Amino acid sequence: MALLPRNAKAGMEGVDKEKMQRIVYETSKGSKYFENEEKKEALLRQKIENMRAQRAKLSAADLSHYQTVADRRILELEATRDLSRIWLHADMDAFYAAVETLSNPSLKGKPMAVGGMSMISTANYEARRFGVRAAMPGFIARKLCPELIFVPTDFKKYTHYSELTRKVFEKYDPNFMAASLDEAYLDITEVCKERSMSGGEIAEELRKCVNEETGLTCSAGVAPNRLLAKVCSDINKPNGQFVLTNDRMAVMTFIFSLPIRKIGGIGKVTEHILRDAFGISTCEEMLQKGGLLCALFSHSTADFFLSVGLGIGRTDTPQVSSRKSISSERTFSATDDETLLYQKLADIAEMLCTDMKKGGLCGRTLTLKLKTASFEVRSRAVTSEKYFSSSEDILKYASKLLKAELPISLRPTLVSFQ
DNA sequence: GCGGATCAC
DNA sequence: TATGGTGATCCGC
Ligand SMILES: Nc1ccn([C@H]2C[C@H](O)[C@@H](COP(=O)(O)OP(=O)(O)OP(=O)(O)O)O2)c(=O)n1
Ligand SMILES: [Mg+2]
Repeated sequence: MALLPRNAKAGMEGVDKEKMQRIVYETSKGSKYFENEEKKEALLRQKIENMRAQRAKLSAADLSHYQTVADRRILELEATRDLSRIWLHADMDAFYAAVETLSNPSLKGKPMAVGGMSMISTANYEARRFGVRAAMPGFIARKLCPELIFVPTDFKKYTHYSELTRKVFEKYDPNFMAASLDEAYLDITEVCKERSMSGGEIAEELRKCVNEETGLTCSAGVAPNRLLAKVCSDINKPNGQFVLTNDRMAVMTFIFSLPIRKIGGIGKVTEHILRDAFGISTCEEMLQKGGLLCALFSHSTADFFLSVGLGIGRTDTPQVSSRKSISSERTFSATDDETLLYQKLADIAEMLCTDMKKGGLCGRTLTLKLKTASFEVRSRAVTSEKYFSSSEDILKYASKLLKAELPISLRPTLVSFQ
């Protein structure tokens, strides 16, 4: 029993990954979307070339100087290491898909995705075996998995179940930080102490409780800080957990072999840059090449990279801050009909205004976001003296911005606010 | 303050 | 036929 693969991401034996890749490629190739992606990739390669050139320009004296800077910074960061707190990151498994399966149990065991032919939000683990992923267009997913079942998104349902999970989280940390509908960070230091339980024991109990209250499963990571807890929750997904003890050696051993892409905040582009311009693929290499990072990146970025190499992350509980912007955007099929464009703009302005009313919000910087027929994204902003919120005012400013861009063939528009 | 990019979910 | 929506942050002007 215990020998069955628990991790569907790892449990991919007997799956032809190359064939999957080929299907995705063949289906995308030649599309406007794909052409834009290729253009972005070319730009990225150029950016990497520039960084390599800058790197090559560093003199021996520069290198030794920045090595000193990095060494000093590493010591300073090390001095801030806090191993006194226990953080838990909880992450629901295939969240939207799991909720949909609860309301329709006949979906159980069948490959299923939430979304439509244009885009899917997530897929259950059965579908993931076929290579179906979040943020993949449905028509490609169907080529990977012809029997894939599509279920439309229903945010109300997900919000409801999210609230149920949060009632459980609250019991373990009244100040827990919700990271999204399906993720939360909990400082379980106090509850561990009060109940004389280990982080792992609390995680087992919390996951059981979430399951009893919702019928859903989740995974958990327990670690001395949030950055590490997040990495840990992914390790034994789905329906599993992983504990990293509050011990410096344990942290260093864990982080050193870790691919940098596993770290929150390091995405596809950063991974590519660090690998191709600096030969950095693991967190240990972040430290080893600290001098280069200090020479070529800003203070704050270099600091972030170095703390990743040390496995240092936030352990405080920040104040819940109010939102900084609100936005509404829609994608529609490309058109150069100006009347139609203004009509769409008016609709979006109306939606934005409705949302702002709900929150009693006003803004003074309005940003119009445009996506051209070739998937290029542009934004144009204005800031007014006064704060405003009426759909008329929003439309007035947005129309002015749109007018300056005409004539243009647009897929979509957005309006956002600060 | 603006515009482009990146990232997460 | 068809490649999302929302919010945040950073960099280099
Ligand atoms: N690009 C994305 C990624 C995710 N989501 C939504 C659907 C997911 O169900 C939910 C949670 O995201 P996760 O990354 O946690 O993914 P899942 O919970 O679906 O799967 P798992 O956490 O088991 O990997 O957010 C989305 O709309 N668009
Ligand atoms: Mg999840």
